[in-house]
Amino acid sequence: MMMEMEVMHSGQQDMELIDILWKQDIDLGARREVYDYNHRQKEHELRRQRELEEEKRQHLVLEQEKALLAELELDEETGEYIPRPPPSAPLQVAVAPLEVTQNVSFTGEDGDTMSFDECLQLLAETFPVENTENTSVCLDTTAVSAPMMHPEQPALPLATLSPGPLLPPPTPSPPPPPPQRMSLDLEQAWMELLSLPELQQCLSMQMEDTLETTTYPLPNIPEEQNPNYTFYPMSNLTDREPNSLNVCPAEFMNTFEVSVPSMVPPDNLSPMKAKAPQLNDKFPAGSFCDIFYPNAILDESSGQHGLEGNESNAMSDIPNKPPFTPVDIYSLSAGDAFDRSKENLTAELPDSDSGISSNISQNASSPGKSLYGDESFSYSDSDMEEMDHNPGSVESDYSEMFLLNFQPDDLQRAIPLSAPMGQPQQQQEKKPKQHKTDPAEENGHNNAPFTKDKQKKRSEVRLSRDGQRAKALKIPFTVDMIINLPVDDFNEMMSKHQLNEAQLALVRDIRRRGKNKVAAQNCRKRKMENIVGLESNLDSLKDEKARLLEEKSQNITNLKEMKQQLNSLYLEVFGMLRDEKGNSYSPSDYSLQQSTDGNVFLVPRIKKTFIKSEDSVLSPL
DNA sequence: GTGCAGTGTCATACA
DNA sequence: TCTGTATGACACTGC
Repeated sequence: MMMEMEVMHSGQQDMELIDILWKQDIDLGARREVYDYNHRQKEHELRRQRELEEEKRQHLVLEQEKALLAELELDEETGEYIPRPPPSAPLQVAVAPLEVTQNVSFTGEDGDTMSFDECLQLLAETFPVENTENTSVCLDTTAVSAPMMHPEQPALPLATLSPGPLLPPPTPSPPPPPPQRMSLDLEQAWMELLSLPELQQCLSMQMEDTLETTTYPLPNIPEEQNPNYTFYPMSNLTDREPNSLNVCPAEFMNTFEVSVPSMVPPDNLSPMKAKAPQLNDKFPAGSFCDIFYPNAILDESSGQHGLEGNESNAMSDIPNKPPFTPVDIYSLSAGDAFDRSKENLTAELPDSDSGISSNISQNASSPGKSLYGDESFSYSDSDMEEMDHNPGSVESDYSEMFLLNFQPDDLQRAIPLSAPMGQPQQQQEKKPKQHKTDPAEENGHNNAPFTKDKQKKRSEVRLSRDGQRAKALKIPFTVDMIINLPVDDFNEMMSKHQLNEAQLALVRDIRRRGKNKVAAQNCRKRKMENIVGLESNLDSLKDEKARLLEEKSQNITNLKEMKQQLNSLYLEVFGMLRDEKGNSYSPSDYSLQQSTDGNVFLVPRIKKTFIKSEDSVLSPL
């Protein structure tokens, strides 16, 4: 009893202390619950519960990932993991992430939020294991479907989505289950959806862009309604918030990035990228386009994606900060500092004004062509110049190039949606080299920011050409490092990375060019300094000459004056001389001469030679 | 359209 | 032999 009393007493004291502390802290915004043990305990329990759920989720994700890997097979030629084609389905569904990174809450018809376990249960019930491969593609598509919904597309009354975070949360979450009501009528709705002209249009556009580097045929939409893929209509597509689908690629990429970090060798990623169209087969093209070409769509719709209200807000970050980028995709290979999209991009894109090496690119038969051609790294001068003339294409330091399938003229191609595939691309790719108009302006980007920074961007583009080349070839060094590192450090750095021939050549060229550029700058600087120095010397010499000339004239004047004085003195002295008879000497017969000892003699002019020889005869004056 | 200055690059020589 | 430097020459670009 005493103990209990003491405990109660101490508990009461604690509460009083808590009250006091709370009163002190209330000004700081602390709530009383902070000091409530029961409250804290409840919070702790909730936290533990959430952690347990999270663990379950992660466990499930791992299992799904294993299942995914089991569905993949290694292409021995490319080293790439590719999904095993379904025996009967001609259309291969791209491997999609089983891992869902969207933290989305799902609401049922009654508005009640479904728990994750419920969602998982629904998922298991709706999609048997054998469908995992197909269904997984869009499992998470609901996550962002709402924000990505096209305004013109009718909203289908399916499961509503809570405006969850658009960007994947740090922790992966299991794929949101399809709505419970998914059924045949949903498939029908999906069919109707796919038949929408806007959707087909966007699908065509997306395919056009996506297939630039591949030869995938434009999917025939009706054919896409393959009953084998019972899943894709599923997702909430029906609810016409298909954008969910848009997320699919993102999740697809993220999943690979996170869960299969080293599964795909860096050099074999382009096939991965090429799977986008297949994914697209399963996704509403419009939203897919939106997510992949947010900028393009924005341009197309004059800056308005068409999202309105919360959706638009929710997606506001997407264009600037898409939940996925090719960087994500291509960061599969650890240590790759540069993305693969750039590689693919530049493989058919411009670069390298010199074919990278001066000695290999000066003519058509230069080894540079073969050197890079084998690796799709062949760049021509004109290509590089085109890139130079396309500041918009390289602005923001590749940030936009990291977008999947980004092409310098993406914006341009985004406009002619109805243009036949392939045609515009080729025409635009063969833009004349002298084409100097800013592509941004061509595409209606006459906004002030574009024109304002045009010069700056051009200079930046020009300055960072080697940097672009380096990124294009995925050289994991900065240009500064390549150029400025001492030889030993440079060699050490090079030895730490396995670079192919093209990369080595480019690195050497970058280093050579960079050093030569600095040398040329120094040379010109010295030349200018020499010129300035010589000009300065010339000026000083001119001054000296003038001074000397003045001094000379002064000396001449003085000399003349002295001569005159001397002559006067001579005559004066000579006129004072008298012979023995008192007669003056004739200046024509005599002259005065001074000997070395300072004595002056009167020398007869006629006897001059004699006098010189008979010096003793002379008598000093 | 032309000329000029600035700059990058290449080729070459040299240290 | 390799690497860096210096420099003339050329091409390109912007003014």
